[in-house]
Amino acid sequence: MDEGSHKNLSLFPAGQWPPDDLTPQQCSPELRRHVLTLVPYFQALSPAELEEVHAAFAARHMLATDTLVAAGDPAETLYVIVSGRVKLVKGGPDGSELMLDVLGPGDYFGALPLLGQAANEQRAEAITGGCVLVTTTEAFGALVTRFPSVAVAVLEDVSGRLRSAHERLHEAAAPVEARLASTLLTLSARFGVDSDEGRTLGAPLSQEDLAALAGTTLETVNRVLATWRKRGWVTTGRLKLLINAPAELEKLSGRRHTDQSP
Amino acid sequence: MDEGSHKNLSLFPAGQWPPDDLTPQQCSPELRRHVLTLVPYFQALSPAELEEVHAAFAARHMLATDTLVAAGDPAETLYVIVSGRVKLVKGGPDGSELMLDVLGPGDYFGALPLLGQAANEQRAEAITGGCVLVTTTEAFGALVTRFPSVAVAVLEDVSGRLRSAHERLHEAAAPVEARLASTLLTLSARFGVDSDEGRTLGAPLSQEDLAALAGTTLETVNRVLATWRKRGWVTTGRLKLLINAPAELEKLSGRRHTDQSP
DNA sequence: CGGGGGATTGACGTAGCTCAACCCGAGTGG
DNA sequence: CCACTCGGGTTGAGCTACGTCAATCCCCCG
Repeated sequence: MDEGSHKNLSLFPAGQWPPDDLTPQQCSPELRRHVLTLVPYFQALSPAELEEVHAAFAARHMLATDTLVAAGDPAETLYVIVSGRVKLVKGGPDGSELMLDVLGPGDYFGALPLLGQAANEQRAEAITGGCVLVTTTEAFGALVTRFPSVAVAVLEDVSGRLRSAHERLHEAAAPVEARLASTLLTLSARFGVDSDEGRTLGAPLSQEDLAALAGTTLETVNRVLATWRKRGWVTTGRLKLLINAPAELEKLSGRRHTDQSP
Repeated sequence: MDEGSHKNLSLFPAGQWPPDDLTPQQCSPELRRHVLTLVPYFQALSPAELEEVHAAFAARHMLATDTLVAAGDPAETLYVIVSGRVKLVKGGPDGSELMLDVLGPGDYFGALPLLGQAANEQRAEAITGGCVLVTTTEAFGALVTRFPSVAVAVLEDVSGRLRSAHERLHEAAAPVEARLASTLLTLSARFGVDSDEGRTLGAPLSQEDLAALAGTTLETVNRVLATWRKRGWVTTGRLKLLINAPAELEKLSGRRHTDQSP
């Protein structure tokens, strides 16, 4: 699963983030700087250095469903999200699509310049409108060699993603219910906001999206959600989902579903 | 799957490597140096610098089934394999075990010092006897900051592993036959040697091991192997397996098993 | 020669994928 | 303002790939 994927990035305790549903065009210089401050890559830099970093980035707006990076694109750019949600999708030759991750403000994606990969093999698509910062491989490469702390931060990040991938790999063997529970919990932990009725996922995902994330089919997702709904654990709506009983999902995500006592 | 996992590490085209079945104790200083030369991390260093690196490592012998790193061990050491095979296993709380990788000469494992993880969450166990080089987190950290090229190499490596993990993640949805085929092909590509009867896997793995690698059960592995054996695609034996028809497995690994013509 | 890890096979049950309707609410264009 | 449409959600029925349980056999090693 995704847990801890970029735990270091989840410096955005949901609520405390500016109007997330801000108009796509909202991307003031101040906000841009603020976001860069919070990106772990640049955490250790001085204000002056940060300014240098800031200069290397250009802002770009996006609308929901925009494809920011197409599979196979040359790996020339690095994106940092200022606002909005982006999904990373990996498509197989057989047409099957697996969603690797959902990203939010402060997360970055695109070819990591140092990673030596010539082309992106994942697709990045906007889930909501928003704003991203863009820079080129060369510019970012320059930053990295200039500031060693950045290199270390990048490494830590990638290794974190690796661990989370291993985690998910292991979890792939678990029953669907467990995987879906994990998926929901992870999403809500990273992006969700608490309301009086429950905790949201913090991203407008369809059940099909959830299926792609959990590695199953939308029908199965629906059925599972249906039973959970009946039990009052979740509330579902169009592109919306509320978690009412996190504890129950937690139980499911970890150990096999036993229903009755042992 | 594993493909390309450490493609950069597969600088050991199977045969050209010294007696792989050398006595565990074989770990001459020359061999140790040679191995370090080939480890991508240190590829860009001058002979003098390499000597420095060499000094930082200590040699250690291992026997089959030795546990080199136990899950939960503090992440204090980095290992580089000189000879022999090592498996990386990730165990779940529920007892299930997933094999993440099989490693050979030139591969390294253990806590990557820079990765900021406090403890190893994977177990490393020797599959065969052999020899490894060991160093501490601090010593390796020093090397890294001293030689930037090492940092970059580490990053490239980790990112390669990440990509391969994503690949496997995606493949997890494929039918068992495909996964097993991939597993065998990957192993044989990395370690296998060609004989007149076929290509070996290059590591003495039980069908249970293969199951852990492919994410299935040993019974299923056996059944699949049985049908392949009947078709003459593979030859199986105790802790041994020969691939006779790589092309057929290749087909299976990619696209759905159709049996009859379309 | 006995013991045990590994390999093999059969029987059986089921989670979850596939195919196939059908419903509903939100845009949208006339 | 209404009809149309389409993405998203919901449900049912059937089928099968695989996991599980359970024997049995075989070879290697002490």
